[in-house]
Amino acid sequence: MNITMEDIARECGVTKMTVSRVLAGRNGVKPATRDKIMAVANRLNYEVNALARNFNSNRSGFIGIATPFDGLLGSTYFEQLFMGFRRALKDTGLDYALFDTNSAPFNDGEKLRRLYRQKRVDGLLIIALHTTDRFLGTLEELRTPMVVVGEQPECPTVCSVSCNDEHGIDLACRHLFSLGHRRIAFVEGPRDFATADRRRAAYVKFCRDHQLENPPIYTQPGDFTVRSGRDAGRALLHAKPRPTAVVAANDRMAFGVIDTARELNLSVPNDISVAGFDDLRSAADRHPSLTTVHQPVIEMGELSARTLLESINNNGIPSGQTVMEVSLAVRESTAPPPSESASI
Amino acid sequence: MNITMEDIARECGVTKMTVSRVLAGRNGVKPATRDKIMAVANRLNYEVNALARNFNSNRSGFIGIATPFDGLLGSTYFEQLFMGFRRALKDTGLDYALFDTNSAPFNDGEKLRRLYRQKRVDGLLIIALHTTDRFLGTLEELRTPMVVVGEQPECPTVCSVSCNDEHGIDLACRHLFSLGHRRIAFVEGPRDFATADRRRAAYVKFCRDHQLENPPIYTQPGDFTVRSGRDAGRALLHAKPRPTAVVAANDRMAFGVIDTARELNLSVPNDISVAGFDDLRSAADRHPSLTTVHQPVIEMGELSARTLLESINNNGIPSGQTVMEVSLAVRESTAPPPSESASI
DNA sequence: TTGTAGGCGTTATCAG
DNA sequence: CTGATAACGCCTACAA
Repeated sequence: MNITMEDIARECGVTKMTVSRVLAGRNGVKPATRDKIMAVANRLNYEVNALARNFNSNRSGFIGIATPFDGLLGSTYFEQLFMGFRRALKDTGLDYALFDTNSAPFNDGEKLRRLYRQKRVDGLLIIALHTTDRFLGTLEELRTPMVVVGEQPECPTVCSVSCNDEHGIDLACRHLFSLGHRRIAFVEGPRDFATADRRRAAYVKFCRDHQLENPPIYTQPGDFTVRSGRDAGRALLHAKPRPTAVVAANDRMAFGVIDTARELNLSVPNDISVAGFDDLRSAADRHPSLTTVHQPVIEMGELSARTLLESINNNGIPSGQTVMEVSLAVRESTAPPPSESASI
Repeated sequence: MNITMEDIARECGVTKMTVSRVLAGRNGVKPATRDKIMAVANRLNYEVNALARNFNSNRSGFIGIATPFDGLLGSTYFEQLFMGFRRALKDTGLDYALFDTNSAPFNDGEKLRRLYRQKRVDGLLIIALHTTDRFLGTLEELRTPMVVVGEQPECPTVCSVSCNDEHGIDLACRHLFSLGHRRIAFVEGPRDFATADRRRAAYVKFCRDHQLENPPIYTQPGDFTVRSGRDAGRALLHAKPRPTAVVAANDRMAFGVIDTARELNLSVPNDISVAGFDDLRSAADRHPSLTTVHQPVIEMGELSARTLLESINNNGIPSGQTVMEVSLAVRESTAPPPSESASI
């Protein structure tokens, strides 16, 4: 039913070995033989059997991408990481296999270990943002070609590419401080994201270093959604004294804060400045455009995939933890505080 | 280096055949033998070689998901479709392989044909929204287990699951009409999306059926981005007479129109009503929340994956074109037109 | 209950 | 330049 090299060989009066040589693009075959084989292969509509080829080469030809499906799959962050992966992996013939780190078998590290040991994938890119992902603790023992993206595992032997969250928040706070803001509030990310933890810690540190004695209400909980940003915004804009600036741990929550300000007829940035983190596409598109911390997400994706690829090609295990630098995109949503606020 | 069944067999003093039986979970093996084999397998940390198993079973264990990476990956639409896929495919042991329909080999249909013929995937879910995707024309000839999602190919033998765009726009227009609106404008989607074409056609038909003689400026081009919605909004809100309602071919453009209204200090919905299409998560979260057409995206995903799965299990080719119904989520962004407008 | 034989489609090795 | 042979790891079919 399926055309094999054997079929072509019979038709051409050679052995399948010669056919293999031709179809694998090696030289050392007489041009006439090669042409004949190619012609027959085309005529019979031959396609290699990837299963047989993989079995033989002991490679699956798939790069596994492990990520929490709920929440990340539809995010700009994921799309951009993937863009980076593609840059690194195009022309390699490798395809992408997707795995959900939220599914049960992942949390005890089983699935991850098996994916590679069963030869289901040739390497793994792990998009891990939760500190609570138990499987991160199990990565160390697996001698598996893999790179953790977006998070820096505690074990230094696990290869990772992440970005400097602390510095990003620091940049945003400094920017507001230098504009004259002293009452700077913060909207936190969810408790179980390491990234969110670091952003909050950086805000706390900034306040301490600059002797900003903010009331506790200036730190509002959030969960990275627009809705939680709106809730936080409502609390902050009714606080006395009202903060003159808000830093949100991500852009979506910053959007929520801006929405709330609008509802209360407060102008952003004239009455209150708002800064975010992530630099989503919509951050530049909105009105007012959002001052926000830009992560080099595409570059992170590219670097991690390239690192993985090299280690696969060398039959080795990647190593090294890279922390990429972030930058501040200053836009319309931040300005000096309203003058009367200085007197409050 | 890698533990095989042979290793376990030697250790247990049986043949690899018996080991195979045990590890494949079949019965007909003496409990004592089974226990011993299991014990040794665990001790040696055995994992099946998926490549060998796949080669033997002639199945890759992957479901291919073909989609344009740029634009769809990272969209709520994609995330929700995937949620549906998972519902249908969980507990099947099948994994997901991702392929970019925007990459060169796709456009002549080559890649798609090969993916299956090379046994790289066991079936294909094709997320196709562009009419210009040339490969859609080639689907017919491939006797391949695949389902097209989100689009209805012209060839009726190609299995597909899509939704009723026309009815959605009709619902939105009727809703506005029944509120008293007569000057209803429209923001189009990109020219090469079949979905966008159908939505525009439905608007045109509605206007004709209800004798709404709108000036050409009431139909504004767009490309499904917030930015294009803003541009369209600017044109519409300066039009004389100004429309009292705007239907956008998707939510993101509706958001853009609302942004523009805000800039011009027009109230939504008091001065102008706005409706969208897609029911993104943020449609319900924003202020004002957006009246929009809800597509059952998760259900579309689930149905398409279930259909594919069945045909794979039966070694058959799926067939049938399903068009799912949409509904209108009425929210805050639509209201009766301002009273003075009736007199203009 | 267990073993033997053979095949799946490709590629590596070595001989001619 | 081409062929013969074997190997990859698992599974099916049949035999004992």
